[in-house]
Amino acid sequence: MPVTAKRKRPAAVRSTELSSGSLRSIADMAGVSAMTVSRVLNGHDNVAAATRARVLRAAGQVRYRPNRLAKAVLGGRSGTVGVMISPLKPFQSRVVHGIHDALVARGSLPILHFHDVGPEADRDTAELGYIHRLLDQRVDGLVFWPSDETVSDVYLEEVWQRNVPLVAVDRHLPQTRADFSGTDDEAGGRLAAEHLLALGHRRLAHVGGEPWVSTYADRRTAFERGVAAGGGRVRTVTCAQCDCFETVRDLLASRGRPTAIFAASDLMAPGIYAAAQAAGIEVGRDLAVVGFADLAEARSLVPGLTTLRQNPYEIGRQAARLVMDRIEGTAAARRPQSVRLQPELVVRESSGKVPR
Amino acid sequence: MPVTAKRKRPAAVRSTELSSGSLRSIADMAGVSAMTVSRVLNGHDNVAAATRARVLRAAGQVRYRPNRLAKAVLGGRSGTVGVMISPLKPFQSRVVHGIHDALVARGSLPILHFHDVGPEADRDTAELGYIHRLLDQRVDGLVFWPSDETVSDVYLEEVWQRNVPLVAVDRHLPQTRADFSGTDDEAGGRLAAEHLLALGHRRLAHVGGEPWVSTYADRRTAFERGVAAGGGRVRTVTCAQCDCFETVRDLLASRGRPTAIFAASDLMAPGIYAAAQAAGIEVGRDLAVVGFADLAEARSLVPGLTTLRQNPYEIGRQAARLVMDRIEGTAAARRPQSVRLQPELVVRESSGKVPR
DNA sequence: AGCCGATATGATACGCGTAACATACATGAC
DNA sequence: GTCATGTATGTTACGCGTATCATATCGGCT
Repeated sequence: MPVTAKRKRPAAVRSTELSSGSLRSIADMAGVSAMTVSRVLNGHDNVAAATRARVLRAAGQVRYRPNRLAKAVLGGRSGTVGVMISPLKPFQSRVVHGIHDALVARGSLPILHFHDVGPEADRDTAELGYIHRLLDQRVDGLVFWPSDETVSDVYLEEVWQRNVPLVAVDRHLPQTRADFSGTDDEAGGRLAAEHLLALGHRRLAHVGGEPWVSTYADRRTAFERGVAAGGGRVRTVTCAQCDCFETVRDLLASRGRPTAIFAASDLMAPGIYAAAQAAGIEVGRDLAVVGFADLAEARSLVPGLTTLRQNPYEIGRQAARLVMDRIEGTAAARRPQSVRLQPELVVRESSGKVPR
Repeated sequence: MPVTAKRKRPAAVRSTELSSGSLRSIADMAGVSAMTVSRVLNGHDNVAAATRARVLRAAGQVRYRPNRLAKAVLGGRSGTVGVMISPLKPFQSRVVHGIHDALVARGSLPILHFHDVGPEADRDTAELGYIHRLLDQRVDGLVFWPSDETVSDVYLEEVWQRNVPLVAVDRHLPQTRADFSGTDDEAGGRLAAEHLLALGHRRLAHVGGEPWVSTYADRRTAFERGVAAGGGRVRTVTCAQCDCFETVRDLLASRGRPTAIFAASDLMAPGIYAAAQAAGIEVGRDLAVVGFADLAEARSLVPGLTTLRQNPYEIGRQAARLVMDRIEGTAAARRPQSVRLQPELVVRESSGKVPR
């Protein structure tokens, strides 16, 4: 029966000596079993010193590297976290940077997936597909920046089913089990209101973003409330991010026009500046403008834009912390956690006293 | 012997019915073997239509999703590509965007790893560690933006040993087996020379970056050659990216000062503008300035900066294409491939005729 | 000498999906 | 009927690292 003798050949034939750097090859080299090698490399203490030394020497010689995939198949962690986010504008980039650093610090790596690859048409289906793709990769967790269209969490069902922890970044997911990391948008709206009221403004306006995006909704609500509480009045208009020239032009042409505008995003500031200029109104003197985010894209505006500074890097870091806490099972509570980072009011020249 | 009957129990106990969504569970459901399920789901044609239907129904019911890790352990592809790059400035972000899109289009996903996480001290060791980390994840390939310190490719040894294809982005790796995707920097240097010569300049200067970075070296060499060929003269100084104010101030204070400066990067332009202003020299009239990259960071300079526009998205896309060609074995040649994208001269107000 | 317990190591099975081979059954040619 | 061919399916083994249990060896105690 020479059959049995053939058992180990194939592997040995394929790679004569370095033999793919598996545990088994080290075991053969050191004259021990694979199990013992595993024990040594994982620092278990029930191995004789002499054996340990032999194994370590062998492992060094073949430059052994563990196979995280194999570990993960056994039910362990894959060492990856899926990050779904929109293509990287500077703000998102810093968030990703924060996510990355916090993940790496805890032994994990981000698998990146943007959520607008294809045409708009089948956005939802596509996004579901991307989540599937990440789950197929057996990511240990997900960090998810909800896109504008992500209203419900029906297509996160599979995520819950598999018990893959998920953290929403920057925007809330409605009625969800997900953790959250982002700016305290309500505090931001409140700060904007207080700032403008303190400058003496009473006729205010808010240029809001898409109302179904939680960030914009929160900023708006808190701002309106804050102004009302301080005895002012707000007129709110909404428009798509960068495209508010006409809306603001109309606003500024109306009777009893506002003396101050709080915009849901810095990205609207250029449009507001342009509309003001077109109407012969000088920003900072005749009209106060406050933005949100302190984006690099708006740094070069003249006059300098008063805004609420966010900390995207920290948002990312906290998101990764939350997801890793869940993955490692060290999460404080079972209930969804929220990290809300305080925005900082940065006063520049765009917000002056009420004109008199 | 009731022992045999116990074989399948443990799995069944843990997850009563949905049973982890493995191939086996579908097999049980459809009353076939796991192999048959595998065949159906991979579209092999040697399965009876009725069986196929049964299997597909069962797979749909448990919402089956394949396990890419298991596939990869068997020696298949893991479906991931490691991307090592420095933290995302706008330029790098667009590169990553391109990489991502091209990878996704071909069924792979990027695992992101930045290369400056820790302190400078043990940069090399750290970077080697990061490569290990990506290899542990069994990435099918690597896309690598060489950092400033990455001079030799000794620590890519393990990459070659494992036959993991590697593409260098933006910068060349010296004496390497890697593919390359980036801008044709020599063409850029040449274009800058031709442009300035055509404007009548003969006393030129080059503000170069670190000479060991291939991009900077290539731009410099080609520029110097181009100027010499056109009968001009170049004085070259080098300095760290954003920090060239003093160097340029000295340059502009020297006898026979240049009438035109070609900078290795747009990021130097602010320093050059400032130095010119400090010396009472007006950029665009008394001094022509040409940058490189057409970075967003330099878009707001006044006067507008003449520069060589790069296409970071396409650089990324091509890098991913190269690595996927290798992974799929469809690479045209065994020898290293290079993609050199042509930069485009964008003329703005910073480069005027030679002053007379 | 006999036995307990600790220590060190090996053997086996697992989980996953799949390649390679084995088997079952049907069909056709003669 | 018999054999060759084909089609549909099952079995086994693989690759990896590890959990679990089994075994071997040794020291100490009575």
